[in-house]
Amino acid sequence: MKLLLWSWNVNGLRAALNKGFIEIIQKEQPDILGIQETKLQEHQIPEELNTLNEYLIYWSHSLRKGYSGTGLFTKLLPLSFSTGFGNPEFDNEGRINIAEYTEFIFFNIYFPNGQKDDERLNYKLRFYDRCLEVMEEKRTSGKIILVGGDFNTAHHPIDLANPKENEKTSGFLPIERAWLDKIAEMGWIDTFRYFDKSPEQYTWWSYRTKARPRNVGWRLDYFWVNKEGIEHIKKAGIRQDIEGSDHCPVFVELEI
DNA sequence: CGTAATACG
Repeated sequence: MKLLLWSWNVNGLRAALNKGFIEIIQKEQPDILGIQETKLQEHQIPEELNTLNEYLIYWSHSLRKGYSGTGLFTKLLPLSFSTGFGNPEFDNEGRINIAEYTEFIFFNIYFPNGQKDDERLNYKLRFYDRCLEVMEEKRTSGKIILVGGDFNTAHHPIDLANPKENEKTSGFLPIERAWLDKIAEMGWIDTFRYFDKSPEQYTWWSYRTKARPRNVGWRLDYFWVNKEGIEHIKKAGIRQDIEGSDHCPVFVELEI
């Protein structure tokens, strides 16, 4: 069975719905879709989503209004669904969906942005470390572990348009990049780079500078998989043709 | 500049 998994930071689901979200999902038909930055509270879940009646939908909302939030749309019934790492400080911002299936476990994560101040950068780094612990715990199950989402860090100079200028910007700091180095060393694989070594493959473009038409972007959105699972990944890619957010969707095809 | 509520990305 071949499954199509998507990750997409929608930058406000209600805004994305006004930009064709439903039509895109109906056309592309991912089997499992993780979204980030829903910016919803429980009572704000849009009714139009009922038209996507082939999906079960799970949510994790932030305690803070209009902020963060993640959602999982799935055609397959998961064995379990969780919204946290087991730590209130990481679980209260609606950043975590973990869905376990028979053959694999899917993490849909909206990693923190570290640009506001040092406290948030520190939070991002601690969130990274705790996430890796949970990834490694789940790895002991022997299942394929897929970690998708907005990681908020470009790994290598090839992963952003202006690496030199951004060496001191959160999102491309050495200490943030070092965590991606670490997971790679521990046997986790960036599925997109595994298949595609080409430059200019970005997933986010700033609205402020109208960066997208000029492709001045960053690759912040990923699917990582444990090396034991890579043989099941038949394809990985980026859908730069799809609009509706300042991020574009990324995907993998999983054969199980 | 954009989203959703006055801050954050």
